[in-house]
Amino acid sequence: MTFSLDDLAGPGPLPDQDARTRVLETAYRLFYRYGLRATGIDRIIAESGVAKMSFYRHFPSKQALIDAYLDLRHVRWMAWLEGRLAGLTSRDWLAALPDALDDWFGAPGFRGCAFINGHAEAGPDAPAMTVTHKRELAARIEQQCADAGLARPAEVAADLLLALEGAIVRAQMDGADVARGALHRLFARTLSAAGGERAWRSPER
Amino acid sequence: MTFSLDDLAGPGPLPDQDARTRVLETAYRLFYRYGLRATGIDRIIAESGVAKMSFYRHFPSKQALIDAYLDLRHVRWMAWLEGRLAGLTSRDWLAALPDALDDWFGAPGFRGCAFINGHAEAGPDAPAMTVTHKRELAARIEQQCADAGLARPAEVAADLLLALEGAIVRAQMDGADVARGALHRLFARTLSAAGGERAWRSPER
DNA sequence: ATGTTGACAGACAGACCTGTCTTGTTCAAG
DNA sequence: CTTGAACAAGACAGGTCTGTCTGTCAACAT
Repeated sequence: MTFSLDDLAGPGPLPDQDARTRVLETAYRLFYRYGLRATGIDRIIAESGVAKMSFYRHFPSKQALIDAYLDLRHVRWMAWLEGRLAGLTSRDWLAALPDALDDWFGAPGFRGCAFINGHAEAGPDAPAMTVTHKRELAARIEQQCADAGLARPAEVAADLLLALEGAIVRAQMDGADVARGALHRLFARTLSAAGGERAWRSPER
Repeated sequence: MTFSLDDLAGPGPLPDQDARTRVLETAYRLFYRYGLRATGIDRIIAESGVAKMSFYRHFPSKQALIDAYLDLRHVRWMAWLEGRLAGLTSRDWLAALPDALDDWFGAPGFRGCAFINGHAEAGPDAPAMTVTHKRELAARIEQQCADAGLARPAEVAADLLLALEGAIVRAQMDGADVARGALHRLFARTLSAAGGERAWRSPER
């Protein structure tokens, strides 16, 4: 199962889902848009049309809801990325990563990375998922580097991830346009340095 | 006037400064460490040993204090950077940027970029200084690229800034070590591609 | 000597926060 | 039909938030 950018943004009007789903989807939308601390339980309850006790039956605390939100965000984001790059060889997968990110940056409602933002807000005692998400993404990129036969796949993956994070922050603060070119150039340069003989070309799009 | 990393962290125990200074320095420390929303006015007032009315005489609202904090942070951070790289030629200045950042990442109490964090917390209506800071830093880097005679200084500066932002976020979330190598490699690769004939060597340190 | 200014201390209002509890309704399984 | 689970609506408690207000005191200028 894959996700489109719309799925990543979360469903719009909530149909006749059970209370837990409505709460989680509402939190998904509000937490990402307004931040964790700025979004109160009361608002989530009101907008999801759920009783307060129904909320506390499914989530023992706000922190538990935040954890569930980050888990869901991680699953959807990774699924979106895999779907966006499905069917590509590992070399093309890596080369197309900047294009996928561009799509995300330009999507309506884009407000940066939920895990970077959450970590920035919560500080050192941030939910573990903020760091876990980045580790899993790094592992995925490293795997593709190894599959592509690149030398020092761990180093290449670290370089690509760092560029990727920088692009997310730049796009969030200054707009998608300023991030696009720099991200593409850094990727091309890194892959070219790591790829050895064969040149990297931009697939599709 | 320049600032050391200690100055960047703010003064420790507050001497016999006037009320406004004590409030601002306390806010400087607490806002950076715990975030803007997590830091209440009451705590700032208590820790700065100031009456509430004295606070509101100098700052009409919490938002005004946040703005003043970001202004001060911008001035100190830029002054720290200039002091850290003072006396270098523009080529060496650019090549030494990753080393300066490393020093910052390893400093006690490092918790990422106050402007990235502030923007992540405040969302679209974030204080203008969060974006202004990045623009001024980009302009400074671009100027050094131009002085160094690099082709397409704006593009090179955008690439370096993106790598720099990525390194800040990586260091904040996963530790200074994971950011160090990748930042150095991306800088070396970018400067080498832009520098043309002459090779880039790491100055000093 | 007297008025002014700045600051400290703390009460207070009104809003919002998380989390608990009560009451009544719907619906489905036994 | 009864029983119990899930749910809606909302009062409530206890805390915290920003911002206002009243007093009191010391330094200082006139």
